[in-house]
Amino acid sequence: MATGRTHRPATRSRGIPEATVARLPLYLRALTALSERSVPTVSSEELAAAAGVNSAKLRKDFSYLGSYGTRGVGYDVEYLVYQISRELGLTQDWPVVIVGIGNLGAALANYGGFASRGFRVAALIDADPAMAGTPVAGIPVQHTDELEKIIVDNGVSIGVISTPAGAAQQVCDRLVAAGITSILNFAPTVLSVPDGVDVRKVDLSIELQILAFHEQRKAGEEAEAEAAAVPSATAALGAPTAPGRKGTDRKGPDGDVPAVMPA
Amino acid sequence: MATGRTHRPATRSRGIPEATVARLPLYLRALTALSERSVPTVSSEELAAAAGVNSAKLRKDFSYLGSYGTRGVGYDVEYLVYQISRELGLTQDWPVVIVGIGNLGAALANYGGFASRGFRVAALIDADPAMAGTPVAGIPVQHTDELEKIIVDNGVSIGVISTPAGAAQQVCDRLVAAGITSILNFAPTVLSVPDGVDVRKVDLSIELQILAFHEQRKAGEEAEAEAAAVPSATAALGAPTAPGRKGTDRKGPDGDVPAVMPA
DNA sequence: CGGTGTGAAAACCTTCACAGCG
DNA sequence: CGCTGTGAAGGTTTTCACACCG
Repeated sequence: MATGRTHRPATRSRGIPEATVARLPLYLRALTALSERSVPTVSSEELAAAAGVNSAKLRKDFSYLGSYGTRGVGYDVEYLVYQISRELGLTQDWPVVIVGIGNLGAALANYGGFASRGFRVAALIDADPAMAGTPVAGIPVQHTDELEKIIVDNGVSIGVISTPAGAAQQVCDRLVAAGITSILNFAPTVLSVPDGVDVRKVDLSIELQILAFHEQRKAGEEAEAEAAAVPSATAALGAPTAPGRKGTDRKGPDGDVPAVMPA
Repeated sequence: MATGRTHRPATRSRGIPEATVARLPLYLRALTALSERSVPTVSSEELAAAAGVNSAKLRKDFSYLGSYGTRGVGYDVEYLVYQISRELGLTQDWPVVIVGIGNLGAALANYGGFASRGFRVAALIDADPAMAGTPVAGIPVQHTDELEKIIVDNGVSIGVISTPAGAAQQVCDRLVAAGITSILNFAPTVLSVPDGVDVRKVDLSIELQILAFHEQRKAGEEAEAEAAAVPSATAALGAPTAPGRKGTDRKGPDGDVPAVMPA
């Protein structure tokens, strides 16, 4: 199995900062909406509002692409749509395979925004032989055995993994071996891939945990020191699995003593 | 409708940097796996590898939580699991509602990692009256009319939006009005929410577009100047919708002339 | 000795504020 | 005059490298 680099090492591709690249799709979406309403030009202020960023950031982002605006006026919507599309590589068509056609895979296959912008679902692949042939979103599911052939035959370079966590690395290895160089991973695992392969991760439970962190903070904002009150008293509650705490000086910020363990 | 702040203003909650918070769930997952294999301690090097980051970063991250390691040895797995869980607020139970039970909503409802870590699906809500009562993942779907009541009755503070884009803002407004203060948005729209409400976004098509950008870059790495070859020649291909290009000096990096437009 | 914890340096990203152009 | 484009300042994140401790 492939055991190479793990994280993308801040690719920092030709001049355009990664943070900017990550926002271009946002701008593009906002611009597309304007385009559909036949709005001819837009100011950085307006566009920034539509994309949910501030205008200074937007202008700086665009400055990496070139000087595409007109002072005193703003940006030509159609022209910008084209420039950003080109920069993102959306002027060509990207065949994509989705591996793992459970609930999530089916959702992805049905996702409209998929086809609309340069991406085309070339194949759906699942390990369950019973699914083979069943159409999902109008595309018949194929068996994992065909994986390599499908990728080579269709010249696919982008793969989406929506399998259970346990299968993800194995699928990933096969995708990479077959020539895939970009992977979008929905399985809750860290994938390890060789150099030159990009992995992006979408992870529901991580997002929720980040929200929980902020949520907790909001709740405890005014009710500050409370858990840190009487250590021995709270300790009586248990600490089910909390283990070898040496009796040393932990300088953890507050409530050092376990109360409830989740899993 | 709620028309307040748009983006979260870098909440920067009590000392712990946002970037660190975003990685804690990763560490937690790796630690949980170690815990299940009854590994008692782990070094920053090992844990970092399992989480897909480098060890310096991991140590710095942990240093914000406190001094929970032992020099020359490493970190006590169980103890760290507890500390991180507590920091993330996972020692309490978070009821969550999912609004929009299409393919994606169903996938989310069925997602196992959901329940395992402090999160509990309190209700599934959909606008389609025909779905009301149908169980998904063992939970009966309720109609949107009940939204406010469900949230208040269950003390829900986290909402997941998996509706079509068109419905998202409206649903968001109702969630917020009913008391929700954290939202995970799967709809491809920028949500506008009042101050104090956190929004996180998961967007398939944005992720794909970022991958496409890097993919394109890889492809064009050696075949550099080529599109920038003969401007007038390539222009003959078309430029379907590319609009009012004044004949001014655009200083775009390369290939300034449209060839194919996607949408 | 081995590995954590952390100042200091470097890289990166955002925001400011204003020159300059249409 | 209005708005872009951008140096410069400010902030955050990552990386380095090593003191220090078990």
